[in-house]
Amino acid sequence: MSSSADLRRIALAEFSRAGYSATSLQRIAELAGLSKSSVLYHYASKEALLEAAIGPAIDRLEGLVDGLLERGLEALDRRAFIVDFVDFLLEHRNELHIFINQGRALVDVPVVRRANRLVARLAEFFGEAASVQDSMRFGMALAGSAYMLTVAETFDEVAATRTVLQPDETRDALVAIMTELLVPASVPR
Amino acid sequence: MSSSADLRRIALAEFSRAGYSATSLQRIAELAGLSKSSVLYHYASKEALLEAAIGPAIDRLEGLVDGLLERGLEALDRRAFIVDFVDFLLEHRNELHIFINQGRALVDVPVVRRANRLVARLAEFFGEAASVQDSMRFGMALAGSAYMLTVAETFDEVAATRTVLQPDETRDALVAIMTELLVPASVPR
DNA sequence: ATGATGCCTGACCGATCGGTCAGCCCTGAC
DNA sequence: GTCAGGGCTGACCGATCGGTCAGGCATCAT
Repeated sequence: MSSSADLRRIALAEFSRAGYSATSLQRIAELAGLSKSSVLYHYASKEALLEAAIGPAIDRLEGLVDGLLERGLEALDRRAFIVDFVDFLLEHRNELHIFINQGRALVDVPVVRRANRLVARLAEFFGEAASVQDSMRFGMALAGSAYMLTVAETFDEVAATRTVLQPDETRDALVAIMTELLVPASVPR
Repeated sequence: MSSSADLRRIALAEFSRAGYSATSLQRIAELAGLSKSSVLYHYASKEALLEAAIGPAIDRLEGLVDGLLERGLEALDRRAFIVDFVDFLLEHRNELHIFINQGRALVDVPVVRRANRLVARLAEFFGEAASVQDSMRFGMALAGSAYMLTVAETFDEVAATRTVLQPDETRDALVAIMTELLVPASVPR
């Protein structure tokens, strides 16, 4: 029941859903059942709250990228990587959506710049051996996942007849699609 | 040199890049070399400016969707559709990025609700004959394209060594990737 | 009892937000 | 000449923004 952790979770969800600049500290405070002053007691500024909300996920992504670049593209077991990567995306979908789709608006926030650079390094990594098309494949897989894992929640409200995706079903579908995008046809699936 | 059209173009670019709520009328006015009052002379409100900026693209998308649903999935020449669709995405990348990635934040704007419903109809259309996986394929193709066509501009600044994509190269790559995502393997490519 | 500390609050600040309004300037019709 | 209307403007409005500050209220060690 830590207020600090509550605020971090609430801010993460709201920054992802409504956007960073469209989310006021007042609103976060109301959702947490606190006053705006309390929010600023736990976090020195709105930007500090953003850093706390998405920082851990970006740290984890950084470790993942460093591991990849150390070992190189040839040594990569692409299918094993995709399973791990999809689990990362599922767990940090809100953070992903923030730095992917608000990345341009938040370039002056250090943690977002760091995230952008990581994505660029990943895209280069997947594209280095072949054409830029492979970089695009990775970018589309990443941004497509971010969209499906967050915006899609709203979809079921819009398209009310649609069956709600089960978590496992989402995971399996994501693994299958990303395999098509990132594993060359020459590698057996 | 219509001020009205200038404002529409500038607003479209800024709403896409920085986000709707992060873009002030004051900023749009400065970029257009006008006063804020002039912006509100041409468009009754900020929301009206958004409608004018993305409305035409959504009208065109609506026509495209209506045509698809009339003819049905069986009669669809998927490869021809993809080429047309990619050209639509290329031309309206900023509008796309707005209603795809700010769609949740702007649900109370009528034109955005309309766009969301169109996307949901398209996803259902592609998923009806098979599993929800095909809906996800379409959603990822759409959102992935929106990302690569807009955010990717910033990428070349981040990853300065990367070769800038040529327009034709972008188009060809997008067609190739979307074909992989949306054309079943049973159909010859 | 007293003081220190952690958590929280309302009052308040200057800046900026979207939007209103009265009026200026120019051009073209009469 | 004058009137109408389109394009544009600065002054101004209430509301909300992120952020500061002094202080209230528990809990706990001394």
